[in-house]
Amino acid sequence: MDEELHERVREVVSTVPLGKVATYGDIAAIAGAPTPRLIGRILAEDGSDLPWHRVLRADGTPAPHLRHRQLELLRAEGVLADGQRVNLRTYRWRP
DNA sequence: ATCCTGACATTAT
DNA sequence: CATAATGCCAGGA
Repeated sequence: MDEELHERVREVVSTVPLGKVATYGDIAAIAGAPTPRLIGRILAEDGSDLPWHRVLRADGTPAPHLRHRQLELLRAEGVLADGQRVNLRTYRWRP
């Protein structure tokens, strides 16, 4: 496996500022991941101490099994979700 | 090695 | 708006 990438991804995710969000695609592009799928995999394995809730899918909706919790965490940071979707035009993080 | 699965993205129906 | 089809990569059975 690729520890280098693993670590870069964690760093990028920890860089996302409070109150803002990023997409898996963004993280993948910045960290240099070959595909966004790996981001989710990495966070699932090791994201407990990272702001993983600030990472959403390209359309602003979180993965089904996390939907409730994630939107709750985001709401606590001031990121308001329109139903199950977050308005990326407003909250998307741009480095 | 093959097949299936998944915290994905894009494009086309 | 909702599905489906592809492309993508790593792990597990």
